[in-house]
Amino acid sequence: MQLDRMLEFHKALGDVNRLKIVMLLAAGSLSGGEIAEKLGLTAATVTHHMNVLRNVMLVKGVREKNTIYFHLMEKELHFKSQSILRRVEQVKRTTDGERGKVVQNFFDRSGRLKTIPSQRKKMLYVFEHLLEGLEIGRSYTEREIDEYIRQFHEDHCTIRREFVINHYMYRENGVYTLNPPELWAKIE
Amino acid sequence: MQLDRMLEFHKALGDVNRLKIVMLLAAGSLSGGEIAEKLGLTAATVTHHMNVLRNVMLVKGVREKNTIYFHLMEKELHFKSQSILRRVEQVKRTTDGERGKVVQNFFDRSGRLKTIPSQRKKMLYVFEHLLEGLEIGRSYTEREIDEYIRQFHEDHCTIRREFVINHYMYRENGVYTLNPPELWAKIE
DNA sequence: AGTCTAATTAGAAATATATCTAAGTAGGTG
DNA sequence: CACCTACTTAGATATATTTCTAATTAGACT
Repeated sequence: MQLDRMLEFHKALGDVNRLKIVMLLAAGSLSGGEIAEKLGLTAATVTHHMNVLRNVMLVKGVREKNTIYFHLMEKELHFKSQSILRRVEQVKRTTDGERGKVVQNFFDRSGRLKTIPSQRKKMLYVFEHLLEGLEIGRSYTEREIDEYIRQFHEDHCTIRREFVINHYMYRENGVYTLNPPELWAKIE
Repeated sequence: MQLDRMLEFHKALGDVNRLKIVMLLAAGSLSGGEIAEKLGLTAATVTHHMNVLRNVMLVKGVREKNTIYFHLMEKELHFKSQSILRRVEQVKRTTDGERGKVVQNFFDRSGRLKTIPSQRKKMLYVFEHLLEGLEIGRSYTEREIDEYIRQFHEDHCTIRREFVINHYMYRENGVYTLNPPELWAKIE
């Protein structure tokens, strides 16, 4: 997740009433009017907050007759609340000394991969660097993966195959999913 | 974690520069001056942001000669970023139908426990309700636990013992620690 | 179409936050 | 002690955000 999505997420939860709304919705869906009543706010204010929460995909409104029921999107909450941890881990990975050097050696100034390292450890460092532009847990078509890889190197076939071999992603009827770092090949 | 600590946490991360600071510190400790330089802010502004981050215990400053190096407190970040998830789970637990009824039946309007249920399932519901005022992962002395329980019921000995028996907490030379929900006794 | 309900939009007022400059402080060093 | 560096505090200003009222819209029902 890029920095400004993360920012919007934390801003969205950085308001008492929105935090309360999330908790209310965790107990079950509610209409705008009900939320307004429980929090002692006007409908307009609730609309404002729901817009903020909707923008970061934490809630979804479903119309039923005249009234709109808001649901908490738990999966999204789960994903986004951990984003900062994933990001911190990623920063740590890319800044520990040896790795940084390898990445510098194998990528040129425009960010393209010069050659695929033959030494396993270096190769994995390079792969993990490549992976950083993809989203963990998301699914991609083979086309998307190949296009993505080709930004960095011509030989997308080899690299895509190595991604799977080393458990960076897994493939199921033509769909590729980026695994969480726990499953990745261990370096060393 | 209570609502307003959670609020302060998300507010702290709800600012671009503070988010950037967290990422910079993930790559290694930096002094105030270095942070100011990297972000193009004045020292005063950095002090302001560091105060906010310190208040929610996300960073710690260590003085070395004349300069203060700031460190990211990763454990705290880890704990706090998941708080909202834990809270949502807790809300869900206390509002699923049967549990709610049991809690209503066994607690009076002022919130005290009328009797300890003899039926195991109901008893566990009641215990989990009691536990909600304590912090998961924190350590408490026996005195603290007893005082806490006595808010709800005279027989703190029985209840404290049952807390341990059912893996809600664990005891080690007189110190009690609240376990995470995964370890709790399974209901049903 | 007319009317009702529930939600939204626009815009104003109040509040909170980020940022700066300037002055101050704490600790280290000659 | 005088001076330097690095950080902090105080106070001003600019910017963002929350909240409201009043007007508007979208859809359901007669």
